Amino acid sequence: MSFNEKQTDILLAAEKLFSTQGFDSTSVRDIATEANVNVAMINYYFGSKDGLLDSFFEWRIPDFMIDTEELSFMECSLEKIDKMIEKYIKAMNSHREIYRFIAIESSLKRRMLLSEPFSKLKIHNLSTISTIINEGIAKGVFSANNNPTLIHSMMMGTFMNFQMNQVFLQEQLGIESDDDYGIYIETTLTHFIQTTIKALLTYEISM
Amino acid sequence: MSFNEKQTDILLAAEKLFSTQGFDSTSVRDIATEANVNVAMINYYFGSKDGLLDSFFEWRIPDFMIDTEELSFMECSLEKIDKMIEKYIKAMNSHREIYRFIAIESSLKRRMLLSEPFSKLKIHNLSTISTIINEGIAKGVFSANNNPTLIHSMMMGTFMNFQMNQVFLQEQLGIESDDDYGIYIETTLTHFIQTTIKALLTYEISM
DNA sequence: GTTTAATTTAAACAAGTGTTTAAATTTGCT
DNA sequence: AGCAAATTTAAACACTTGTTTAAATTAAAC
Repeated sequence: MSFNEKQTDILLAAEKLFSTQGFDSTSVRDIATEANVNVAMINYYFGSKDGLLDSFFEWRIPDFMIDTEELSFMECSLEKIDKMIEKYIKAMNSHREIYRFIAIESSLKRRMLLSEPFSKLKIHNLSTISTIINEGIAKGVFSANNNPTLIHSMMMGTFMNFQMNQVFLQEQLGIESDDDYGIYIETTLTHFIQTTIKALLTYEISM
Repeated sequence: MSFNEKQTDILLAAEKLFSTQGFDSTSVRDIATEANVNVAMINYYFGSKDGLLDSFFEWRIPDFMIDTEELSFMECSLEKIDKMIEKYIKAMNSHREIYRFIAIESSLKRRMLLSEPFSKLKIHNLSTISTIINEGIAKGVFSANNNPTLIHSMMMGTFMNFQMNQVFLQEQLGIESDDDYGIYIETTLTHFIQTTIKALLTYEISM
């Protein structure tokens, strides 16, 4: 599904407001004003406010799909783990606020139907890391008894925690600007997650 | 601050609705109906809907404070880490839905003022783990170059990820009921986090 | 028992919500 | 150019929102 220019204007406006205020406290009039269009255009193009959210998910979620192309050529090793994690964090960090918004909205029971594309994304990304880890275990490169689902949860959770507690963590870590925070995520935090997972995969008495 | 019986009725009703629907999409009339009180009582006792949220934070957040009493008598060791993590997860898992709600609401920029008590909680809990880890590093029990803030983020994030993706993870892990999910968190997930942190603290080339 | 204060109620308030309508305008096509 | 379809508009719709009001009821104090 593709969107025309006016639809994209609306989606961009919605993105800005959704990610800072959440879905419920953003009105269609707010979105219309931000996008410089008439209120009725939102219903004209997306049917309803919920339809807009639906389209928003469709529109943005592909950005968070991990590209497995490059990884498929690599031999199974700790370096491959490093590379994969780097790709993961980069993909999610490129649209930080939006990822947080999607994760929050799809966690509310009321919006379970809308979270289906998000579920698809999670399955895809989980299978990417699972394949690599299971292959490494099979080849004896990584220690057994490692649960890929738990490792994946740990990685995603650590990243998400940085999204949801930005104000708190910026202060704790002495980071001045939002840009620096993004850089911190792509360097120090990425390295931390890499270290953690490698520590687990080489930890003998693991689990 | 303490609350009378009627106020507690309202808070319990709000808790139920907030945690499943979020703050914005829960109306004061919904809460009043659920609590079997007149709508005006909410404004009478809490001033406003925002005031209710404020009181809700005050009311529930103390439950998530880690009790450091027992830990203070323990010698610094990996066992102490295990014990601390167990206490952490137990405290948060005892009111899972509510912790998720608090974390989500205070992550929205609009509600930063209201999240101050939550910030206090995070500082308290972070300092608990920081103290133990730093002590261990100083004594040479744990490997240096470990950042307590990052380890704390990892632990909290992993737990939160389990709250926010319950539907997805229940399916992935083949867990049938909500109760079993809670049990999984207090056993397998707790053990995983313990293992991960111990792996990090004993990982030589760490960071 | 009377009076004062606290509680509870139903009704109304004004503002905001998502959505629809029907007319106006623009666009694309022959 | 003329016609039909698509787009855009302002206005209205019906409904919900949080909050307030003023009267009614209950509780507490003397």
